[in-house]
Amino acid sequence: MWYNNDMRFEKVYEPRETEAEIYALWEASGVFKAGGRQRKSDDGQEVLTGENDGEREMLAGENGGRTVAVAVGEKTEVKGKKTAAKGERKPREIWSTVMPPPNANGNLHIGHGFEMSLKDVLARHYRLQGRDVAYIPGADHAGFETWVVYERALERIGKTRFDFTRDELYAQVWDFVQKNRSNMEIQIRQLGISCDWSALTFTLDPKVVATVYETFRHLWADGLVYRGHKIANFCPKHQTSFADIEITHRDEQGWMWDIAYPIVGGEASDKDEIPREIIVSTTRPETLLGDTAVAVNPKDERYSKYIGLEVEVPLTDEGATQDWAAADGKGTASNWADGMDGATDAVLTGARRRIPIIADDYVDETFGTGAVKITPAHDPNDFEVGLRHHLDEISVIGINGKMLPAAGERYANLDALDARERVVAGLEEQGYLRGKHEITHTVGHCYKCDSVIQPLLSNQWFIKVRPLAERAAKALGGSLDEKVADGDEKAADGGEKVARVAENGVSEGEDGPVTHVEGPSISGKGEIGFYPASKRNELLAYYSELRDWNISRQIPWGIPIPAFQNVADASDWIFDERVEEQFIEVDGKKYKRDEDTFDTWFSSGQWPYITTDAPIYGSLLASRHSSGTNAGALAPPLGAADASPIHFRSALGVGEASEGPALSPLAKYYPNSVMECGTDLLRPWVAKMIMFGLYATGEVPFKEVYFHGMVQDEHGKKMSKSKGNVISPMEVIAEYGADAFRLGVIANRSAGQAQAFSRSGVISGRNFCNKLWNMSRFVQATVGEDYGEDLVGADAHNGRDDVDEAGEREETPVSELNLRTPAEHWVVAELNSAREKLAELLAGYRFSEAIELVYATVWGKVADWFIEAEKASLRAAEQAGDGGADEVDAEGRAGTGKNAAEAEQRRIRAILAYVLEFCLKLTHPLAPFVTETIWQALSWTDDLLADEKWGDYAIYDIKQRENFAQIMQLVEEIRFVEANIPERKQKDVLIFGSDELVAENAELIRGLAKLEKVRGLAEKEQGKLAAGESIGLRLANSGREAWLEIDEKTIEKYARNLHERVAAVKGEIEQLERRLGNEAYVARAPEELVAESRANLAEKQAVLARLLTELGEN
RNA sequence: GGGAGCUUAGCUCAGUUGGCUAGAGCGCACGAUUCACAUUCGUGAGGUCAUAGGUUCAAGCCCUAUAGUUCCCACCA
Repeated sequence: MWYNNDMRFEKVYEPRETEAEIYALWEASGVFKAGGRQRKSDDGQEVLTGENDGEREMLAGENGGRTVAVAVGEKTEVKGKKTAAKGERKPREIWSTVMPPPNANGNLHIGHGFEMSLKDVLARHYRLQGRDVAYIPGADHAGFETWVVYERALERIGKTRFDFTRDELYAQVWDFVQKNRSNMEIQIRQLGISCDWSALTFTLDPKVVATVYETFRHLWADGLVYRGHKIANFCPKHQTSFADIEITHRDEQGWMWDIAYPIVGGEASDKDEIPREIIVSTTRPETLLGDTAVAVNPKDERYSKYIGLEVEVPLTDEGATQDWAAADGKGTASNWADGMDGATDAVLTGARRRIPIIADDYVDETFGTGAVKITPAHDPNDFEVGLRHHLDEISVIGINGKMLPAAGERYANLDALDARERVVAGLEEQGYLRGKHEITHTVGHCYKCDSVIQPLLSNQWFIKVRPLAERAAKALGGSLDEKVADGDEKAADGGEKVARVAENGVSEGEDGPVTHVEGPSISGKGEIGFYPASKRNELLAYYSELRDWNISRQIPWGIPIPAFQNVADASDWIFDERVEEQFIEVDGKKYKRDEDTFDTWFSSGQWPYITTDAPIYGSLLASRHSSGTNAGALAPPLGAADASPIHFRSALGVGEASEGPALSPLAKYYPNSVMECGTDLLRPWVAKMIMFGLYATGEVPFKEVYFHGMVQDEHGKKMSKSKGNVISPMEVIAEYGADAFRLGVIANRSAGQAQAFSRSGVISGRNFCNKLWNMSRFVQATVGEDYGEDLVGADAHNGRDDVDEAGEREETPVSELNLRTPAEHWVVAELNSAREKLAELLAGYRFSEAIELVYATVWGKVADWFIEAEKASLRAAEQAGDGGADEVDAEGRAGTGKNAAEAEQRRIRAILAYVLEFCLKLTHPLAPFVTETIWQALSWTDDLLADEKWGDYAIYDIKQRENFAQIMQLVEEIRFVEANIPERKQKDVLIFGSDELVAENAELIRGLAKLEKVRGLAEKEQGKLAAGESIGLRLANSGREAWLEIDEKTIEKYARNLHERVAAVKGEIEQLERRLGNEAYVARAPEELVAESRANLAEKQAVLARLLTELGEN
């Protein structure tokens, strides 16, 4: 016992009393550090423990003095790997993962708890397996989320963001976050997460900022970042733009109005020749103030004669200000966005605006009236139409959702919705309103405050994602056109769509050089394994549809965009990292800082290589290791015009990159072994990490991705604050313990499947912990406080390796484990198999089955059978020691007399200890706290369970294992019979004939089946049998020569059950006969399957014969 | 408008590439119990695997259609 407090075994496991202490123990020991705990070796060098574990030679040879050549279990053979010579250290296999950084100043929700638990199961499992494990935690500045919280706090004290400069705000939020960030980190510890705290990365750490700038610079130089003038999604409340993916769309009831636009000259002309007006339909009448065309479909015969005519836009003569055309689009004093800079050079007419009727394929002739008003500044489609037809762009709504001066005096500064009412009223008054229909349409909302999203024309930083997505798709073993090439009946449709996206990507971007990034050729399913596999296709589809990504946000809390604009020339932008300066001078020209910050996903999308300090762009990033948030201008400023091209290079080898700063010890953990996160992060995060990983390092950021499904509330509804149905993982932990939470939330779930949180699952987990606890309590009590070398002998130690002060490994062979009873051989077989199976399940991320396996093994096998069996063995040994009860004597194997009996008890204790340790190791990844607590409380264990490795597989005897299986079958039959005899209160007596197995294990069977006595045939009974008379109930199903001493009257009651059994067995026989009678089956099914069927049939027929004999029917 | 998933015991769900008698937890019924554990032990009931076709020696699993349901994506004004 390494941990020396007075942790005792109370009757019930109380997680609350020990969890915090246990975590502190782990953390202090350094076991969670990447690569494990450091220890000094002989030569004074730091060495890692656990090297070469799991690869040691399978030990064959003696088992308890008997040859075990035949006793090597089928499972154990698998493990016969050759070991490296002692002292020779091979590099351990690496297993690594990074945590999706939770909001630094928030609380963990149940999804975090789930995700971290899954990763922790894997991390602990692979540590036990002897791998070099790194689990790197993170904390997110959560740009927008935190900003929303902070802005609300400002609101409460009557301030707004406009009362401060950006730098002031940044400093304030920084303090705010620091003050609150401990919560989340405490909660991760409460969950028992075994992450390397020394590697914790905060998303605003200098190395993050430096890496992000480096990427931005490369993207810029490669022509993949541009200043885009186009429609972006704005939340009027938060006054920032969003990426497409951040918008929540919802079907809503709304109105569509039909509005008549009078045709210029229409009144004066002949009605048949020139129409008087054209009617358009719209759901947003207020945008009419920014209309610059009316469009119809060129094929629409109804309107063919309208094309080329001009219409007047109603209401546009109502007090339009003289300066609307020059307005910069900023509806407020906001200094956050340069929003609509250079918005338009439309000409003010002074009167009603006249706009053309144009023809464009975009218009759907079947929708509405077939004529559409075109507002390029406030609708993405209209914007594209505007580009094609060189239309003016008139912004009439500002980023605060209020009407701009350009909308005219009557409307300026009104909320868009109020303006809508006024416009509709005006149209009605003046007779332009021709109809109003209720319709259901999709409306975009802010995912945070639910405000209606305004599409506004503005200038933002965009990333040209097409080349990045192409490369990512390739790494997935697909391509962006795959969906189209699949060629289903919708191909034409889809193809068009994809083509249009591609066109947009090019036409909207600046015409800078696009470096075509080439990846290695990939075949098959690609370089990343997906769990569930369907997510790969989903991601490919997303990449195909992906449009250029707006990465600028108009909030101060985030990584400042390192770009400056020439105050004299709006088109001149340079890259510079001196973001703490508002103005800088370069080449005698004055540049002003861009006030925007990066989208959080722009930085977190680079998470795997940031956190591991992996070399990027072919070299180590020197600045990542310097101090200070903003590292200064390392690179020469890159003007958009004279960008010195930096072409993508694939990552260099470590050796080549090692000049300058030393390679971080974490770098070997990139790419990560696995990324595990919720399905909701597929698009915003996983998609980006793959794109950036390939771009920056030339490698995929992780080899596998596991998506867990969303955890819903107990009624299967999505958890949300507004619904008030959020379940806090911390509350669950407080009530049931962290292990129970983990078990409960992981059990009964499969990859990617959304599912309700189940309290009963948590309860079941808690019960399991308590079971394990009590098992341990029994074993500890049995083994005793004086367990030590004199009792067990160094040999009987369980193969766990010990490290002495010098760091040398002393391996004790498990082959010394002295198995004797059938139960012992059987349990070793079961444990070996469970260990093997667990590794397989976890390698396939089959967490739920892993829990079932561990429950079934520890509870269903070890506790229910093995421990009960060993109790019987102990009893027998005690009785032998007392010199009595030779009836259940161990037949000389354990010898006779006091000394032999004591030796036998010691032997059993050693095995109990071994089995318990095995169970603890098996369970530890799933339930770390209770297993470690037990480990610490046991009198004979050393050090930390969290730092244990698996030892060799113990060897067992197949015959003995089989014997126990037969004993189990017999015991089960006895229990069944007794449970099915109504009102039978007394304990039964089992009589056996010439049945060696039963004779040898009489006490065992008596104990397991809770019998009064187990005895051989009396002479009288032999006579009865010879005479064909009944001596009791024959246990026919197990086929043994054994009877329960039950009178005939009771047997008759039981006979009914026997008849049922006969029917069941007959049915099975019939089915098997039918199958084997089928020639096609015999001919085509695999041979072993057919053989199995035959064997099965023979067995069933034997059972049937016995049953019939018992019933006297045969 | 498009896409994906789901439908298996009373409830919540597992069920890898088709293979024998479809599993777990909770719940339920009956029985037990001072000797590790009532957060326990033993036994049991409960399923035409949504429906209809098809492929196959063999289908919960593969294919087609239908119904119900959930989620995601999308610029029909």
